[in-house]
Amino acid sequence: MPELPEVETVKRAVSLVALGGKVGAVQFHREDLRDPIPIERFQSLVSNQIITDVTRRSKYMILTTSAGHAIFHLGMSGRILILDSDQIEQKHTHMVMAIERKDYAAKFLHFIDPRRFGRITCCTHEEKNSFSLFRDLGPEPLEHDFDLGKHLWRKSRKRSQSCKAFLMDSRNVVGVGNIYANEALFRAGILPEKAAGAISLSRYRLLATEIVSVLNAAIQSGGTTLRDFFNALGKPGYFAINLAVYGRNGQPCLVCNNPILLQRIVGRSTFYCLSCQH
DNA sequence: AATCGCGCCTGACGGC
DNA sequence: TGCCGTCAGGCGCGAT
Repeated sequence: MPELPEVETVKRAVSLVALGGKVGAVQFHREDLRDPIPIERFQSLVSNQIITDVTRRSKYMILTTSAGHAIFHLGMSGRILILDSDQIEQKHTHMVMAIERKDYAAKFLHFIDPRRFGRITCCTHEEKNSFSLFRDLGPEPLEHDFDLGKHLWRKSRKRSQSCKAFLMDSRNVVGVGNIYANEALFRAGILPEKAAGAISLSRYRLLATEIVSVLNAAIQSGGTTLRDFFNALGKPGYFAINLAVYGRNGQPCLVCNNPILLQRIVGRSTFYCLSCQH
């Protein structure tokens, strides 16, 4: 499910009900997802605390309390639903967090993840800056206070790997997963297999612009719907209809009508147009 | 140091 | 109908 736009969409929905609320009971129905869940620590840093902030870093959603941070990652198949009941209605619900508010009845944040590639963890305020999950992350593409194109260009010098692999490496820039890497490279007219180190500054500037615009467009339309994405209130997003290349192999390029091609690059399906991308 | 392949899981889908 | 192979939006580890 989730790339940055989907996590951002979930974060905004969670923020509406969680910000200023108080965490009540947190029930875990598994002790591990991708990694063991530090349940006792989670209970002490998060349960019975007021939620002072709901943020996103890379593809992690973070609930902040005065004691620390609850950290969620949705992996490939994770979802967060905000429901009126703590009753489990999904086969793979691994955690239910009560959120109590003064102004209306409690809501329940359900964490669901069939493949269990996601994570639930936590850390204190002191730990956050050096926390292993965050330590090596690159910049946020949607923060406007730096030159993303120049950053990518500088980081990619002497790199032989494909520009698509480079783009999807969160140490270089966060939040660009397989769908939006394909889309951004198409919009920028760059061949995904081209070596990252062989691309000019001006083309990286264009690529940066397209990354930002495709991510913003996706957020705008509430996240991509593929098989199973629903935002936190259970409404489907509608962005998938706007994808220009992802999943369109064999179909005509929307710009030039030549067929969209499919190739594997570093193990991921890569869709591109040979006449539009160089 | 940089790069790549693989494995972690379940579920959906298509071919036979 | 069911069985089997393949594929899936992410990421971290180990081998080279």
